[in-house]
Amino acid sequence: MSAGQHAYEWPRPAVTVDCVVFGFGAAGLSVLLIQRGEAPFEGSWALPGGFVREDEGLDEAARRELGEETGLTLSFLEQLYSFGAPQRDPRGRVITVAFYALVQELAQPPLLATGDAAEAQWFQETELPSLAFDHAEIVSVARTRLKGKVRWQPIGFDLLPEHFTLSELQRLYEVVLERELDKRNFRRKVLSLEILEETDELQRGTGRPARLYRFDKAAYARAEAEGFVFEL
Amino acid sequence: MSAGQHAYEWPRPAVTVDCVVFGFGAAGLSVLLIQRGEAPFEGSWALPGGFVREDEGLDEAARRELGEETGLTLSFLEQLYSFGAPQRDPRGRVITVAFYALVQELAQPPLLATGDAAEAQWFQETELPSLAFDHAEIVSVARTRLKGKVRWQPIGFDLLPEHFTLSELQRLYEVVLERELDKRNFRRKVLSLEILEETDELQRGTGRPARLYRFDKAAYARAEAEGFVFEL
DNA sequence: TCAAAAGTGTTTCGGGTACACCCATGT
DNA sequence: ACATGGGTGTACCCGAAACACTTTTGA
Repeated sequence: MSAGQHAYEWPRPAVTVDCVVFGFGAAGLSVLLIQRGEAPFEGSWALPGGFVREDEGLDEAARRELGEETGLTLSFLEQLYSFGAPQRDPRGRVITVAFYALVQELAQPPLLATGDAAEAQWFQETELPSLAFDHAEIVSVARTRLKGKVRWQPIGFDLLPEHFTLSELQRLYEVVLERELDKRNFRRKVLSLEILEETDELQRGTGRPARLYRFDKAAYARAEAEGFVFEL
Repeated sequence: MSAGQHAYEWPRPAVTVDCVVFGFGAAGLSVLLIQRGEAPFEGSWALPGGFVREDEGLDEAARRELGEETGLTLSFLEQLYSFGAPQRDPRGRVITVAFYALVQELAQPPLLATGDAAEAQWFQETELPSLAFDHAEIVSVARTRLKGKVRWQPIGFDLLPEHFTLSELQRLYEVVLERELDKRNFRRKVLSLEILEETDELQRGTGRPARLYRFDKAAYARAEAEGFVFEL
């Protein structure tokens, strides 16, 4: 059962939420970190997060803390795993429910709010500093989950701007999956899913302009309801 | 971060672990439930579980509670998801970290130990009673996870006895995946993985005797290390 | 000899993969 | 004109799926 009769006689660990926020840009995949303003690990980089309040659900707490510390708008948030090794926090028993989240524009400069966060900053996944607590492990679990999930659910679009080129989408998948993909096969496969809508806009840069596409959420929802599985 | 400087000023929810234990037998897939001996939900069926102690990890707590309440030997245990809706427990804020587990022999009669459990009993998944708290939802999440995971990891063997026939294995997959499988294709596929060892034993019953096989854990570990993916 | 479950091959089809050249633009 | 990235079609191969009869035992 969930609780005995004398619930209040039991030792009560503190419960926090921590969040691994991924962003994607020219430099590849990035993770948002905040610099701790207080002991322990003062000055160290850590995941944004904080205590769960008495009257809020876990997802709710994750969103609130993230909003307070960074002001970011999330396009995806999912519970990841709970970490509760007895000594993971030097101050005492702290169990954390970890989440991972995706943002569409890594551009938006993160704001600061609570006293806990001295600064917030994006780090490329290949250049992460050493992290407080067991946060390095949490990031690693999140990265693995993202890699596993991106092939079965259309969450890759939550890392791209509203309009994107097929080349951008392909590069995203190459970075997340850590392998190269064939251009022609990738495009054929993606378009055959019929969940992208072609816009009439072009993106200009060096070389031939590229067509911009949009993820058609409604078409995806319809297809999914009919038993369609994403898979890429 | 995981905790602020004034950790002990924060409200502290109680933290429990709850466990969905699956067994497989002639009647199909079953779940182990215990009957609550105390309020709230006294007399109701619920998942085995209990409070996390100050000095133990989450997995450890799940194993301990399960051992205390049922005496079962688990062949597989994995963290499932954490449930923390503010009102999920009428006594106050209780966050539970749910696990799911598999046992090889559904035969072993579960023992009882703690005062919380008045009785323990296997229920077929198709005939579950209504459950205390949000445990019905937890079971549902566990069932979905099992269905999803059994195709990519060789956890099906954790639901079968040490030695089993290919027909038993097939029926297990049919039950878990909720669809029929072709006998010849299934056998070919399973044997082609080269992770089963043929024993020299036969299982007699009505009809032609069936060859018994064993899951070759070492062969699987070797293959996995070389990048082999299970998939069935 | 009958009932019941075990065991066994071949063909077809679709999707995955490999692969090279032309196109549209900016400089 | 050249450099840069965008865009396109075909052939092959392998694994998935469909499908029916023989074998071995107990009753």
